[in-house]
Amino acid sequence: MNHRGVKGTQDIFTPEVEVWRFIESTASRVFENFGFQEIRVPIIEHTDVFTRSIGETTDIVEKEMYTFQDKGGRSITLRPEGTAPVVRAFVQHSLYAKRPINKFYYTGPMFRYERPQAGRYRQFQQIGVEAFGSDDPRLDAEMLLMLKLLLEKLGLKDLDCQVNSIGCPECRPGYMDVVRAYFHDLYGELCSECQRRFEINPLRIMDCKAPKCRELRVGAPSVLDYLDNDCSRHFNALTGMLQALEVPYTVNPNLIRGLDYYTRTTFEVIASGLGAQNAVAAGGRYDGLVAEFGGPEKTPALGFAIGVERMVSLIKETYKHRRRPALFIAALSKEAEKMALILSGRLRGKGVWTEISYDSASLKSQMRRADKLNAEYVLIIGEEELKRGSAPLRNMNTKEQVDLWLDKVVEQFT
RNA sequence: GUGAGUGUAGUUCAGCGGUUAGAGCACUGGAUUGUGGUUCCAGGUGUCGGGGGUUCGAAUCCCCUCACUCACCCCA
Repeated sequence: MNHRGVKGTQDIFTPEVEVWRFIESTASRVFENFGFQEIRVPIIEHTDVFTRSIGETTDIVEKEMYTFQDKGGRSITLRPEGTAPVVRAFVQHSLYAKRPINKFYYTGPMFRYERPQAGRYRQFQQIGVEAFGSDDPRLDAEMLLMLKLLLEKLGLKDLDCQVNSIGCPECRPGYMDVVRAYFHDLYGELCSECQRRFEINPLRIMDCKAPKCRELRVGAPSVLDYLDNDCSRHFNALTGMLQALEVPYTVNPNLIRGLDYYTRTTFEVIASGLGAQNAVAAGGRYDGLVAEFGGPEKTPALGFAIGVERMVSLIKETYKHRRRPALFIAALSKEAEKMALILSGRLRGKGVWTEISYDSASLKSQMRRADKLNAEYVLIIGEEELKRGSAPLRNMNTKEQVDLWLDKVVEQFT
């Protein structure tokens, strides 16, 4: 019986897992310097955690969720993104009551039933951050700075950070009317998807990729011109701070997020060389979401998520750092094999990466294995060595060989 | 959900109507006794993705199916 992994999932092996660990450890270090604390939330949630927050009519909710009924008849969903669960936990545990500002980061798998392609999987890993409790643009600026610093530390180049503001529930309806008015006479020329968007969420027409729709919106009004005073001041303050912090950005008024909960600031980091799925990180404000979950009315918040697989594919070519075994013990007789096992046990106990072979192969082939494993040293033990209590230790780089007392091996390597 | 491309050894691929289907890499062993990377020699494996059809003859042509990949859509 032949088994394959589920479509859109992947198995990750050793040189690559090191890249994953590098990304994860770098991220947590950077985030903690900004006062973010790790939070771990479940992979499954009640389905309405997502339907209510992400939006009933979004693609994610309409056709991409892994939803099932558990044995108690509850509708359960594998999380398609991280923000909703974190907000749920934030409200459920009344974290807003413990301190005025709460900042969290998390990492873990997300699930979306989509057709896989380059940079897109059905199970994919996100590293995300969420900050609650202030609508001050300093928080927005700080978060973009944090993202920029992380991307720098990861050695990523040729990135474009696009920012936009999509207003708030006060001013957005007005803009939506303006957009509807603009496209009213062009309705017939819009793609079928955008004709639907015209009714549901005309903002999405602004970031449709269909060439015809792109053309049609050339003269369309920009969101940025229809922000109310508060939103406009907020956005201008943010861009001013980004300049002061030397965070490079480009304003893209067509950057509309696909999740309904976003307000005001939205942003996306685009990388070249990733294929069609080129966003490595994206996020924005969601000032109304906490209230939506039953938290305090005024609990502004924002966050972003990084696509780890995409990040890995950007840096795995250049990532070098590889651990190597300190010692390979080659054994040439039954007694020597026993000695090798004992010595390797002691060394490993002291934290020294030691390798031995598990069959009685020729010295030549054991040397070959040591070389394959990239061991720094090889200790060669045979009958003679056991008798005299010392064995040749070969430095695999310099080929220098010295005799080492067998009872001194452990201290030699620690 | 839509479209395109690709499925041949562990892997990367060649073969594209005609005997027993090949190569590189990888793996294992050897090149005067117990010393790696280079070189040389030797060794094995394939339901040619699966099913059906055309043909004297199919890995090769046709149909169906499955899988993978890329793109659309959408997004991290």
